[in-house]
Amino acid sequence: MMCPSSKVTSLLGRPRDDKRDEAIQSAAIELMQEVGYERCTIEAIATKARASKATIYRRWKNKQELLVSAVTRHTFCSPPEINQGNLRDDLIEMISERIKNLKGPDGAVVSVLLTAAKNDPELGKLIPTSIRESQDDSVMHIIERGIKRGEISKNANIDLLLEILPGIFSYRIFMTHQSVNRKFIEQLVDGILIPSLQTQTNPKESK
Amino acid sequence: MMCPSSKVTSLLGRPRDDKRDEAIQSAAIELMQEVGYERCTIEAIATKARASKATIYRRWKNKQELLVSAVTRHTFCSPPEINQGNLRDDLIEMISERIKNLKGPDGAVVSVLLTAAKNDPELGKLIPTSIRESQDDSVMHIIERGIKRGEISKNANIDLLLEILPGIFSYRIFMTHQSVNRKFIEQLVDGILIPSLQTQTNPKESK
DNA sequence: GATATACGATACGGTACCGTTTCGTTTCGT
DNA sequence: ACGAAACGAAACGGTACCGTATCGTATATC
Repeated sequence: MMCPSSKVTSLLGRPRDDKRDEAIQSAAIELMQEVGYERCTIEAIATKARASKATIYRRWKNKQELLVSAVTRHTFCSPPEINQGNLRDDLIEMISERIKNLKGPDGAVVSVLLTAAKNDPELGKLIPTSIRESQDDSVMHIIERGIKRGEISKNANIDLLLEILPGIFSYRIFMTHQSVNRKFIEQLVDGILIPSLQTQTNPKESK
Repeated sequence: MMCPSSKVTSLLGRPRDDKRDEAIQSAAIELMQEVGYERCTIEAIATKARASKATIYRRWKNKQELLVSAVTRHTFCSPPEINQGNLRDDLIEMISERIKNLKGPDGAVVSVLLTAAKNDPELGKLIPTSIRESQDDSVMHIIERGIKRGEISKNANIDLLLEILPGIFSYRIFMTHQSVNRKFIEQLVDGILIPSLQTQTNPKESK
């Protein structure tokens, strides 16, 4: 249903070329990264993909559906298994992997799309929840192992940490355009994450 | 120079009405909040302000200059003095104040403008640095008092904390649209900020 | 080889917005 | 009262993009 070529194709005539789908979606992704959502127009996509607008509209209803399908297709990244044996290194590797995705061709467009959806409710409805949440599970595995090892305090507010992490990264990458390098990640883990996971003060009762 | 009415006005004829400036800028601000930067058009601003486009173009060169001037004008908020006597309450009040600004009519547009500047370099050049940085000083006062009271560890990475804070808030407000209420702020202060400010592990050396 | 459909190119009408200009009116200083 | 400039309203040409339609051509199946 999400695949544009899943059409009740007649057996007669020239069949659709699946490679056109790919070329068009790739062009769309690249354009979104280059110029953002608003300036990523159908006509520019067509030109970049060396495709006709007719070809595009034969496959997608409009710009929103094209862009959502393009992002969805390019976001099939199952997070790798992480287990370094201790909490700190697990956290650093997990964050490094996530940042790699966020800075790579895949992650940036997700952010662009979600930002655009802020001003386009109909676009927002099209974005599957799988894109919005994605890969919180891998973090939980790390946390669970940390708890077993006794590296994490029972008072730690893990949910809160999970909520604020994406904000820290996406703001730094997309708003201030500062680099999220190894040093920043280590400082974050050592200076913020570990202390808050090891806190002995019960957050809900602390005065 | 930033004030649109600072024109070498002839002494003859009907003088410009400064209240038009205000009405137009206010309409621009409201529109930016309602529909974002791209859809905040000159014509829509004119309609909302019950002004003629001629009046607008008599005062501003283009849309970018109008919106930057509007945001600049509406961002004269000197942060209040905060001193509750202890670090925790200082932090909570400081954050509450900042969120109030960010959620209020002033703060949101700053974010909208900075986001738009991402895809419009010429717009970016027009935005004064005063808007970008703004009010980091008030935080430093709180931190300094906390250090004097012994509430903050010498190992704490304060600069890092200052860097990530705006990301946490703006992401939550503008991307996920979750509420930043008292409970969230308290959890953040108790579960993240205080623990990381009190950490005894030297972040730079921790293994 | 006939046929049906996809393809790229391109033209089309429609809409939205830009920035300019014109118009008749209003409002001030002189 | 007069004149000059500002005002709102509205029309203008120009540009950009949308989504559709029409080409001639290419490429499958029958």
